[in-house]
Amino acid sequence: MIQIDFRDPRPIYEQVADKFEELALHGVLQPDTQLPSVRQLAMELSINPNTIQRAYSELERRGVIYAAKGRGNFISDSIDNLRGRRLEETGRQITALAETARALGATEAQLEDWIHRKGDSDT
Amino acid sequence: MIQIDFRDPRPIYEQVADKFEELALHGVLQPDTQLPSVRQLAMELSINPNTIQRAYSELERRGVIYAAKGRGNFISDSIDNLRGRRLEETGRQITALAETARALGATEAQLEDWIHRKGDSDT
Amino acid sequence: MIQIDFRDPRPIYEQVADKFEELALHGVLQPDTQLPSVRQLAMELSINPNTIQRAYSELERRGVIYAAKGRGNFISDSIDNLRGRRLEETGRQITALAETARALGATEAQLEDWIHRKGDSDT
Amino acid sequence: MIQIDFRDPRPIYEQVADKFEELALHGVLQPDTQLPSVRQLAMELSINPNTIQRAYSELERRGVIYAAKGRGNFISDSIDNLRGRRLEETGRQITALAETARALGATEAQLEDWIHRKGDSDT
DNA sequence: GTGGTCTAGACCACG
DNA sequence: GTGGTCTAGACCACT
Repeated sequence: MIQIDFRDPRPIYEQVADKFEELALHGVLQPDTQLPSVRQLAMELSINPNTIQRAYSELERRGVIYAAKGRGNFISDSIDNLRGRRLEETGRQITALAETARALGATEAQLEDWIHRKGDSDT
Repeated sequence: MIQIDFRDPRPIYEQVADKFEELALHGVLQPDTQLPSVRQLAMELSINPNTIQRAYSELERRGVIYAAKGRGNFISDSIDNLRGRRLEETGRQITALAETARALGATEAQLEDWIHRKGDSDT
Repeated sequence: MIQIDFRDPRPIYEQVADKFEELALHGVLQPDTQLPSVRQLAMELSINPNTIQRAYSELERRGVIYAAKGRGNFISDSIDNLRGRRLEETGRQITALAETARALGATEAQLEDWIHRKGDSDT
Repeated sequence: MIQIDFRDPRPIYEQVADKFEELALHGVLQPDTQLPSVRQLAMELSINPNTIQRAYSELERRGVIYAAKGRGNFISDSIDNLRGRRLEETGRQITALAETARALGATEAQLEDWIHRKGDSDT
């Protein structure tokens, strides 16, 4: 379910947190679904429980999950609101990158192409 | 010409390097233009010469400038090629973000809107 | 009578204890009223009897109920005194928060407004 | 400058973070003031550097400070905005407590008294 | 020197 | 068994 890439420059805890957030935002993990326990996931991934703990703390801070002491961690009910906010944020990033591209000489046609292109591995 | 923001969380050498790269890519600094010497710029900005040295090394690594031992640092002649590569890279980022946005439920119309919107501070 | 919210980050025993205390302080449960037995309530709520036992211990500690061995748990006769003490405590908290607010720049008029405002969801 | 109370039920990192936030919000620490380094403060307080690190991370998350790698931690420039938000939050807490107090039988006169009373140690 | 990340292992509260 | 906190000590990137 979770894969760690040790060549990824991001800290491990962030990779784990981002992956769970993605699964939750895309609807793969539904609200109130229980996440694997800190210790269990640490064993599966062969990393320190503290690192998983930090990933889960980060997810709680972002509002992706909620933690109940002694019971476990669960996907938040308000995950849909979060999806809307993330979408707005992505939109702002696209607008900013489009401006940068224009400053580098991109045409409107090129922008249109990029936005509708499927994610080909080459190019 | 160069302004350092000590409240910027980026390392100082990166702020300096990014600023020079931007000036070069946008045509403000033309090929073969000489950059200020390490010592002089360090004095102007009141920071450690090692930090400027690192910024220049970074720019050389990126292909933005070339160093002529004993004579100084100059904007690279192949800066136009670099602009092309930066543009491709920005395009790939836009394509990737567009995919993310679709996965979060964005419509094609929304994407069109974002790509053509001017960088309004709100929204 | 008692509802458990598994999404509430508070421990379950605390949710149960707080709910009973509220009912007692607001006069819904009168002195000497018998509480449901540990086993029965545990069954109703589908949770571990140990958790209910802990909630009742907590209530006894707070002076909300008294336990009669072999006969059950009952609302304390001195519940009115408790109400008075809780009220004093709340008063102290309000006074402390008012001081904090002043330190942050609140005016006396603002304090008056807050204290008399109905609990609107917004603002 | 910072005092730790080991009888305080709050985690140490939270005590440290709260204290710095208070100093910043009350204007004792001005924007761009440098905080003591992680290691130095850890030594002064005789606690583990990681605990201080966590306190500083928490402060950065709250927007009270900003961290610059290799340079140190500094009070944020936008601390004034934060003060406004904290004030609103305090107002909501007061309103909520006032409602609780009314439910326990408090009169409007009593509420007025509490809100204007100076923080006497007794009562 | 600075902050940021990770591991290892301990202790506590909750169920 | 669960999550939350703390300590100890290591390594890395940045100045």
